[in-house]
Amino acid sequence: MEQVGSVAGEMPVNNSSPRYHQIADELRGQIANGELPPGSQLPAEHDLMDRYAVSRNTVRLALKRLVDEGLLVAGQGRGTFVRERYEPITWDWSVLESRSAHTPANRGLDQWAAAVTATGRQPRQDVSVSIVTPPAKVAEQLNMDPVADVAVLRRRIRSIDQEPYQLADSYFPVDLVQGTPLMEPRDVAAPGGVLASLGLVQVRYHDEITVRMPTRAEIDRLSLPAATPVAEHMRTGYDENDRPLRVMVTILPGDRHVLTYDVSAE
Amino acid sequence: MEQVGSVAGEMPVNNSSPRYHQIADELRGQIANGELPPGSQLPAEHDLMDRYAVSRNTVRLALKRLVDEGLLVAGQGRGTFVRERYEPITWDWSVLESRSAHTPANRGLDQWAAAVTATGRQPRQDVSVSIVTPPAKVAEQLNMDPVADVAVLRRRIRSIDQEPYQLADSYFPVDLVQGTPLMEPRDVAAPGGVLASLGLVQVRYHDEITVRMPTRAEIDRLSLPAATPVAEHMRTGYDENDRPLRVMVTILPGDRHVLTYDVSAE
DNA sequence: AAGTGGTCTAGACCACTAA
DNA sequence: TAGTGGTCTAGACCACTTT
Repeated sequence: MEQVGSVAGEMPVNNSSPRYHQIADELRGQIANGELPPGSQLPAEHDLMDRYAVSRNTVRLALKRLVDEGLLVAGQGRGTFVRERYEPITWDWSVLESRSAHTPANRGLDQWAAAVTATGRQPRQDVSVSIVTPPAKVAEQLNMDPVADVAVLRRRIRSIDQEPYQLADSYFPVDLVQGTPLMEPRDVAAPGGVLASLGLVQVRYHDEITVRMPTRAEIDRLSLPAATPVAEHMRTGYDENDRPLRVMVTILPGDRHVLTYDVSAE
Repeated sequence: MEQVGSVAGEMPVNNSSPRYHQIADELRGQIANGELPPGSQLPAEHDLMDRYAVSRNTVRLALKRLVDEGLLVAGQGRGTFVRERYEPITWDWSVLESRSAHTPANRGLDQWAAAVTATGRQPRQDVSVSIVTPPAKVAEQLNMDPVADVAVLRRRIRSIDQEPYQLADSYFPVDLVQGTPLMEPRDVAAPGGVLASLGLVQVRYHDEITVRMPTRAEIDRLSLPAATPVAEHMRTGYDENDRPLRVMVTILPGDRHVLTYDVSAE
């Protein structure tokens, strides 16, 4: 088990960047200049070993680097491919649900589904409902006791054209939604929002946005490629008496979303 | 070079997750439950090899996984440490500069410096001014010709207690700020904002937020640890005639910022 | 069955940091 | 100078996908 650098005596290695950086740089260049277009397959690792005269491990380090930069995706048994770019969807968060457009075409769709449909793509939501002790941050927003109180959790995976796009978890105080359609694990919608149709009108939102790396669970649920950060958007909705009605936590992968807000002097 | 799984005959490995996933899971758990608090040093890779009875490569795969999740930082010759978390500063983007509080204590401070000072910490801004061809997205917001037109760029590195915190680049149409204090490479402030003091009042903002991994240049300027995503916040300010006055691009590292917005039915 | 990437071993030398 | 992580080799078996 000899180190090739000293055996081959080719170069002192000193002063230059590591070999797998160089290989990654070269491949990155080929991706950038279109020599390796999105969707194309790279040579097998075995071939790259020959081409660069390095061990398989070094090839894998180089590829891992590009996977981490979000440029490649690798699949066991399939091969390594240049990553295809998502078309990001732009989402305007400064629109109140109660004021969003409700054309006939939007009937039966919530705000998100309507926005996606408008781009000619196919939205889909998988919903599950449960009663949980909410996370501390959510309990605080809802003025709940973080230990004793429970909330209704509507958990959604939102997909576009069969590809998972975002996670949206809504928490409601139990007494507000008990026995309503919101307790049913299916896609529900109503003009102005389902809450509004129950007489619970949100007149004000408070939003908090944080940026972080996804958790393992989020990576799995959203099939996220490596090196994809997420925005965590937490929106609390209040009625006209400043009573919190709902907290919605949305997980938005950075590679497929743009958030916008419009702010004006009232 | 034998594969230990078959030699030791311990287990068929089948059906279970890979060893380095398991090791990463265990370490992640110790970080989560406080057994490995932020800032603490992990055992050396050599020690982890002994503890888990695996090769160094497998240990490194496990550690790399946690580095990629932003939980660990490793330094050559120093060791591997549980990452310290910054105290995030909360920044309310739904306040118009022209309406922000201007108490006597805030005199001479801009909105950002005032917010930092309020938390008892020491803000600092390093400013440079130049005339540049703006990026395409900025030119579009300013209704400029993306090739021919130039803009004044005020580039700031904002630091708190000597630690770089964010980058804020403001672009102005040249004719608006020619010969004003905004052309001077120093920290300037005025009640209601410097633009307002020039008779240029922003009555409306349009914000676009994207989430991504930082570029190499941003990593260097902000001394970002690995696996730190950033929010890129682009704000365009308009006057009462819907004329764009300014585009400000802020780069906010995810580990030290929370963004908030308040949205209401006017 | 062939080919691909995924996991893992056992060892070596290098580069950096701190005592 | 001792100890740490960073780079690299040479080889093996496993799991998955495609033909």
